[in-house]
Amino acid sequence: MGRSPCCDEIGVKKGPWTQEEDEKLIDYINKHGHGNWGTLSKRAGLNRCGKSCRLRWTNYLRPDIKRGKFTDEEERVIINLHSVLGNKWSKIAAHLPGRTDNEIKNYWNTNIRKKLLKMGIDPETHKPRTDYNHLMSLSNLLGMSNIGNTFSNNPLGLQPDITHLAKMQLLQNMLQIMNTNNSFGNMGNYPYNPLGNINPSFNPFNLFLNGTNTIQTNEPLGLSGGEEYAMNPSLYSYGQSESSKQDISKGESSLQDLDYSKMRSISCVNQEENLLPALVASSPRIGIFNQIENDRNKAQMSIDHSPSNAIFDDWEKFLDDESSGGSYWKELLE
DNA sequence: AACATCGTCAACCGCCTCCCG
DNA sequence: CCGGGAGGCGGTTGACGATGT
Repeated sequence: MGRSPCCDEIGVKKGPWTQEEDEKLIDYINKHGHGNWGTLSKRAGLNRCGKSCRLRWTNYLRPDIKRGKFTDEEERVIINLHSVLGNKWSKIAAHLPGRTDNEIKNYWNTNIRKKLLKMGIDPETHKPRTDYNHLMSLSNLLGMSNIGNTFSNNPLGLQPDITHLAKMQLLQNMLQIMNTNNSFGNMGNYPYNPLGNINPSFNPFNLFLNGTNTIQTNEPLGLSGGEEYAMNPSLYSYGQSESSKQDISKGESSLQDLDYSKMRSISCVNQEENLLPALVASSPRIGIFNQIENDRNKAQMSIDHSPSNAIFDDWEKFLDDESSGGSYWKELLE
């Protein structure tokens, strides 16, 4: 039994299209429209199955196809729509004029997916990857072992390596942030708001937290929900009015409970409110911590030029540094 | 220069949904 | 209501160029 393939006719051509075939297809559709793809193939003098013709037309030959690299804006829209819709490539493509579902799917799989993985985000769920969860145990480890004393009690009487100490300080700060930044909804865990604008309180370390994501839904939403929110700039601004916030909350969107106004400076506040004992003097900041802080500032300064890449690259750069040979964190985690 | 590996993307496969008789 | 055909969609493959060794 089984279902017979649609293109099992003997002699039906498969594989890459030739220029001649393309011209025949374009010529026929320009004159007659596509109508029934099955009959089109024969009428246009193409020895191809209808599906193949349709695919070739919709994914490549259509005159309104936009070719070339995806822009930062397009990339942000894809990520945000994907967080709402999942792998509904055709729905996502509907919001990106000139882009095909196939192209978006390919771009996701070859670019965005890897970027998110690199950031420790599961690209399927937009939640933190579970294999990072063990990082949380470090919090306890730090508290129990009092690493600062370990250094000062060095039996060899050596001065603790200053870079090492700085890294430990960084780790401690990470953990502080992780322990305190989960009170404002998880958009603080995400580099972009649904519009694709930089979320000012995005902190990658939040990604190690509880893993919930208010954007994530089990069911794909209609345009009245996350999609509308994601696509309509008038519904979003960091300094939005109370009335506009109300408008948003009236919708049935899973995004309705987000209050971005709370997110703006919470990282800084929490870091100051809930400090663990410092492992090294907090001022002046030194070593890698200072470098990362500087990098982050640079990234912030460059937001005007390339908002998405600034944040992505900043975080990626950090992870790259640490994942290349002799990773400090890798050693620590192992 | 030769070979291996990686990245990209067009195209195919097969399942699902919709529509029509 | 049911069955079959066509179109739509998402997952996957494989060719090919780029890059690394």
